[in-house]
Amino acid sequence: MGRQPCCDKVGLKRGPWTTDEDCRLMNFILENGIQCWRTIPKLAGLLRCGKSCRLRWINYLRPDLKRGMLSETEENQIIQLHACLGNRWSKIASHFPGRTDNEIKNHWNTRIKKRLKDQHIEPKEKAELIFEMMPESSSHIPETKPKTNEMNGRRYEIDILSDETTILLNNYEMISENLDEASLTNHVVNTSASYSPSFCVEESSSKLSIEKSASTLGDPMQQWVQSTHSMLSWDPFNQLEEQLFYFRSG
DNA sequence: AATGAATTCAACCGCCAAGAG
DNA sequence: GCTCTTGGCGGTTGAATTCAT
Repeated sequence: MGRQPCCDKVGLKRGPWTTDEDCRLMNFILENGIQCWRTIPKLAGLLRCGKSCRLRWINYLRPDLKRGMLSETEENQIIQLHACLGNRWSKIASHFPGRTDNEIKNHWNTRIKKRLKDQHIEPKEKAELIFEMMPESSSHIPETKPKTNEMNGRRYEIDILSDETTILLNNYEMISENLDEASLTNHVVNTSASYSPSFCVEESSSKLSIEKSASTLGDPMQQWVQSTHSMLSWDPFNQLEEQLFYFRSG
């Protein structure tokens, strides 16, 4: 027999999340980490299904999320990546640390698509224009020697990589030099030690206060832990897969 | 100020692959 | 090898917000 169902959806709350629910979920994850989404709502005292909690965490509560509008550079990169990858939003989002697939998908559907339509340009045409204007960031199969990046003694070839990802890799290298493997693993597995004091509930206003988290940003380890989510989603094999995808579709 | 249209985006739905039993 | 759960993904919806009249 398999496992128990994720949720029966009876008596579960739906719709927008309240501040209190956000706090409960965030507190629980920061203190206990994520083992099983199905059990999280019950243990955190939430009347939500695991899927809903997962979505809320990934798209809204994750500490490493980047807020605000996407820059023009990011928008151009999205157009380029979309030309290569199609609607594989999670793959596209993996190139933008702190951005979610949902956010990029929404941005594409509501703004980029409309903007290109207004200009009577097909997305692929626009991507080609960007390729021509910015050959360095091109997603084409490189004819010359590609850019490379080294991590832990291994050298990866990179032809699509945002500047932020490069910075992230450099930070990782820098911090790796100063930490032994065991302590690093502990920080990756259990982020609660780093985060539990980073926010609290103001009982009077029921507002989430994240002021303290800003004060922790000076700590290199804190910074690194914040970026770990994005870092771990980076996969050198993605590059190969994407190149093959483009090669096949082109 | 009131109203309707357009836009945004958080959240849900349903499907799928992987893995547990 | 089959059934079922889980996590993850892309498509879609609809409430909230903004804009135009």
